[in-house]
Amino acid sequence: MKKFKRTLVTAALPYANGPLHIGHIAGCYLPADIYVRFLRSKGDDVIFICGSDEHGVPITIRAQKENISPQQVVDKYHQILQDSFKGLNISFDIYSRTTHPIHYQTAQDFFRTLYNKKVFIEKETEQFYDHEAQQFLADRYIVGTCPKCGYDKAYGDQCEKCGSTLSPEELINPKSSLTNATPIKKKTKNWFLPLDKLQPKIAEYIEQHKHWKPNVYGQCKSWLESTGGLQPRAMTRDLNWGVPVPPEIPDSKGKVLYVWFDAPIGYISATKELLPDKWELYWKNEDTKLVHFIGKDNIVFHCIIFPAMLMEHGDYVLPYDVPANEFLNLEGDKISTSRNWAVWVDEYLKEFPEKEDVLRYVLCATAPETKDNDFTWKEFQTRNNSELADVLGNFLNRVVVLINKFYDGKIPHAGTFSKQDMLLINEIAQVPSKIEEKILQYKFREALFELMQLARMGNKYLADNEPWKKIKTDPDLVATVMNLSAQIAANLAILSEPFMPNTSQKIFNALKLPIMKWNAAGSINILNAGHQIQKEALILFEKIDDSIIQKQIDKLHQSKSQTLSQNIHPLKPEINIEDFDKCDLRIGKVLKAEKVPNTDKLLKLEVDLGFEIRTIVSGVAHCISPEEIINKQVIVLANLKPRKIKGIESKGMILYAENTEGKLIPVSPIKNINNGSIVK
RNA sequence: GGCGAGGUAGCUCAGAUGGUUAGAGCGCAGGAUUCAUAACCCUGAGGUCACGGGUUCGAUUCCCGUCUUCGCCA
Repeated sequence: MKKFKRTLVTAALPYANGPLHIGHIAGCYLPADIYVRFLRSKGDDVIFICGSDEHGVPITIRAQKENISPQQVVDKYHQILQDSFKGLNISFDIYSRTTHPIHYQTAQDFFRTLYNKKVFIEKETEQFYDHEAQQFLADRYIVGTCPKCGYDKAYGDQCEKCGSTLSPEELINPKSSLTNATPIKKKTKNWFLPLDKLQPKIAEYIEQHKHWKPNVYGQCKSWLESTGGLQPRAMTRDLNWGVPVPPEIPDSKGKVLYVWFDAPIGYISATKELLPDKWELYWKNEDTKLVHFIGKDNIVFHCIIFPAMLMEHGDYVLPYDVPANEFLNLEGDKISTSRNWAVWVDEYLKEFPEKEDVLRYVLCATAPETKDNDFTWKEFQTRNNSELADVLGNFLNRVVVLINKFYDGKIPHAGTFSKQDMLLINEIAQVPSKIEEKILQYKFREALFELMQLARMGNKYLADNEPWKKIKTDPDLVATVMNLSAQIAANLAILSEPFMPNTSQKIFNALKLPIMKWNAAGSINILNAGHQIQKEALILFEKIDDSIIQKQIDKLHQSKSQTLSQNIHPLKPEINIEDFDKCDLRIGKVLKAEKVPNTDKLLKLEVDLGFEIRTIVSGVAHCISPEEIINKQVIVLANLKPRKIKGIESKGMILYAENTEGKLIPVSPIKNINNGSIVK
């Protein structure tokens, strides 16, 4: 493996349109922080870079919704994000933001260089344009009816009801969400990164990094080998929020850099801001190990697009490692901002003061390192009570209390070591390198486990030697036992720092030791005989009561149901009976039902309307099985204009009621009635 | 539909370039103990390693297929 002289660690720039939740922390920021704290403790040359990602369409949409400017949106969330990181002791060397002037300049320079090197291809495409607002519309700004499930508030990129990925062209009756005008197509020029042409270079780069985690390497292969390979990707957008395309470039007016072009450059800008004179050493010198900590949703940008940008620029080192984590779920369900199904860091910090390390511990121990994982409040409680309090906290308290009881708080002299002592000493010596090895492999949960093993060792050592019994019969043995136990405590102070910095500090304080670095660990000569430690008992972790956990679980469910009730659809505008009369609703009986091959959601139904048998396609296969609907009477909108769906002509529409989770249930008459009966 | 990553004890996860009894923590049961935050320590029960085929003297580990969870792409 290559020897590096310095390490540049970045953590994904969080998007400044919402607060931080535990998934962000477990996936990215905590592992990065542990890694960096460890390297610092080792005395390595390392810097840790992060900042808010403040551009892109979702921020403009939030601004529009809240009727404030995009700048006000990002100012608000930048502050919340920064406070949350600080509260959890995530030790960035700098936490910057992409609206910083240095970033504008850096990102523009980067673009300029690629432009001058003729890396980009210019392409004219047709984009939707809102004439009233006089601006191009991002896909998100176009709202219409989903062609797959009929939901009338689907976005141009995605339908949030049925989850299908859409393009604006597919929407039925598309409208601009800015002015409600019908958007028209208009030609516009943008600059594309020709990933197709660069594919061989990128593939070669990926091949040199087979050491990446299986999920990361596999994901890259998935992109490279997907049908057609990599496609050119637009690096600019027609938008008024973002870093402007350098103005001297022809036709650049009204165009900004694509948010995923500018965001990773944010790592560079922030480094510049931190080290105006030295930043190039970290970014342009081959001896730098560049490590990006991210969540799995960002893999393609950090492993393919950003490296491609850096390669084409030519001056920069490429990412050496990209340890991406999977996703953290919460109480068995996906974390979701819109459904308010999350544990928010700012709220946690308020509700659990002084317990930053408990959250750090639990999130590290349950981090989704190899697959999606579940966070539950019950587990949070168990980890706190039976690991932190019972194993680690209890051991340290035993040591402090016993040394005070027997020796008035002064470390006793160690006598001759028994065979068992020698085994213990040997094990202590190995712990730092065990943890180190795991951290360097990004196996943080195993590293943390090794740390806890040391505390377990200490508890066992005390139980085996029973100093409270032998103090009267064998004081020499007890002196040795207590000396070694205290040395274990000192080791715990050093080795816990990357994971739980506050706890580490508290242990150092209790032992009245100055802060020590990693290389001092593994030794049994940290505390000298006669050294005075604190007199008071040491309670590092309080137990967390069932009622507190229950309160959190209740709060979670409550806020979810509140969010759901907020989502009650407002009534549509009033209509006349004549409007309703236009709809010809009939009773029909489902004779046949089968899934449409190669689709997830479509059911092909044959419905007897009394006067004829119709084929109707419904997007409900994810909600109801063919067996459940067959032989049931349903209500059919019989005079709807026929439409071809997946090549099948669908004549009419079956009525479904939708529950809060978006599940569709067919509406049925409460008594059997003749097929073809009119519903009015 | 294509591709990728998972599916191992009640729960959360390790692991095996194929080889005697598959591991840990938590939880559970029993025991011991009292220095300690009703904690610690010891012992134990619990697994057809998703399912079906194949290769092999031998597969949970390799190959093929199926089911299933998550993600990416179309």
